[in-house]
Amino acid sequence: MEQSVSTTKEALLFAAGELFAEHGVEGTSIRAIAEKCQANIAAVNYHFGTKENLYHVLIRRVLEKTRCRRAEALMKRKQDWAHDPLKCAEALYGIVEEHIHQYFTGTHPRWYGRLFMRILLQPTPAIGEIMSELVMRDFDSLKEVLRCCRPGMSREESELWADSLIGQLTHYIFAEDFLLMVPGRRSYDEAFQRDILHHVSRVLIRGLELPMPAFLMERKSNA
Amino acid sequence: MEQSVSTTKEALLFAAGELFAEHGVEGTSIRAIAEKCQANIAAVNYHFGTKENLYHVLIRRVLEKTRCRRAEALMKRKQDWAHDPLKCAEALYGIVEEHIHQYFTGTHPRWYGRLFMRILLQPTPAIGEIMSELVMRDFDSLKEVLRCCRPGMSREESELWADSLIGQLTHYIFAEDFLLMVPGRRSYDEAFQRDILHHVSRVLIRGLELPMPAFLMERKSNA
DNA sequence: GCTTGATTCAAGTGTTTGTTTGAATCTCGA
DNA sequence: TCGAGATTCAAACAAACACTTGAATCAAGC
Repeated sequence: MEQSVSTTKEALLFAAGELFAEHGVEGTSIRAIAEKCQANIAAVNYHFGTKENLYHVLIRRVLEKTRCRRAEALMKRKQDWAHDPLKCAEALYGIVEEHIHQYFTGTHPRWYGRLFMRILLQPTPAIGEIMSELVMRDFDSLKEVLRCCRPGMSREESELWADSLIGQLTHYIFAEDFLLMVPGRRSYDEAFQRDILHHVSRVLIRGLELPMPAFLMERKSNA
Repeated sequence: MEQSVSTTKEALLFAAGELFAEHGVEGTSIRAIAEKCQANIAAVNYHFGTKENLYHVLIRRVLEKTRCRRAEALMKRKQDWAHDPLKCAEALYGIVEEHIHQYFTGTHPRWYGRLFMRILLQPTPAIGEIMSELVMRDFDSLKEVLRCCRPGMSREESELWADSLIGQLTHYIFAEDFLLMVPGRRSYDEAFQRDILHHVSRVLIRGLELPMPAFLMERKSNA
């Protein structure tokens, strides 16, 4: 965390991240950013030139820090698990676990996920280049892992499976504010995060017709 | 379509919808809205009072027009299918089909889905009331249908399954711009929409351990 | 203690924002 | 043909916007 370079610069990035995630780039003024971290209004232009450039610096950092490398790591020791359906299922569980870890269980500030959703919703061409460099590689690795889980799977099928995994998880991030205003919905506590992890893993494992690991077996008469 | 009341009013709503969906409310000026439909700038304030009110009128209309009533309809003739696992599977397929129909295959303008995603991402308290009135009822019906598919399912489990269904589908809407800039991704044509429909249905049916309807059986050696 | 470069600050730039205003125009029944 | 209500229009409003400026302040090496 090389913060010693300039503490205001880091403070601006953090404050901007929180505000961009909550209200969007257009909905956030540089005055609001500066006030949030008790900096001068001119500090934004001094450190980043323009508001847009601040945004680009910010999302590059967020995308670098939130890469999901589990799938890539798995592909490097493919021979250890790819032949064994049960280990494939466990590999899937590990990937889902890592994604949930990134955005829910405190590895990163809570607003990282929401900012990531905003980038997905409205990726400018400039952002597109950063994405292709960082995010798409992780996505390709994920598709490779999924192809190992079901030999003979086509490229198009693996994309559908990757979409299923990502879609089920991102849903909780980008619709969080809506879901939490539904009466009776569970809060995003540890128990809920664990239930999401188990549920999504089971959906994928059963969908890919893999054997269910023992620790994911459902206990009967739980209600 | 009582458009004869005021054609400019309708034109403003449509133009605003397209722009809000693309650039967000904060990222859209009333000048841009007026220019898009060749209306005067003051027309927005004449017909809607404020920009925020225009937004509220718009989202109320969008949410009213895009309700997914299939689940509610299914629950009204529950005795016709709920006892038969195969018919449960077909009911699920019908619900997924309706959702895809709403946002992909031309029932509504293309920007409806994207605007819906923006509402989910950032629901103001005022919007929350509209949501609870319209959207949450559909969501409750969906959960009821899912509970029928697996007798003994708890309320919490049915919520997880509903999230899985919604999450997999909304993913294609809110991440559309990103997904389409991934090299080699399929465009959102009819073939892709059908593949999404079949894939998501299969994932849910296998996940809920229901029998697979004949028309969803996968043909081997398709690659 | 002085110099130099980096950083902060208050005040200002011009532009764009949402909104208002009052006159002009349109619509249509009497 | 007239008049009244609905709608449109160009012009203007203050406030907020991103960004700039030049002086003040700071930290550190000599």
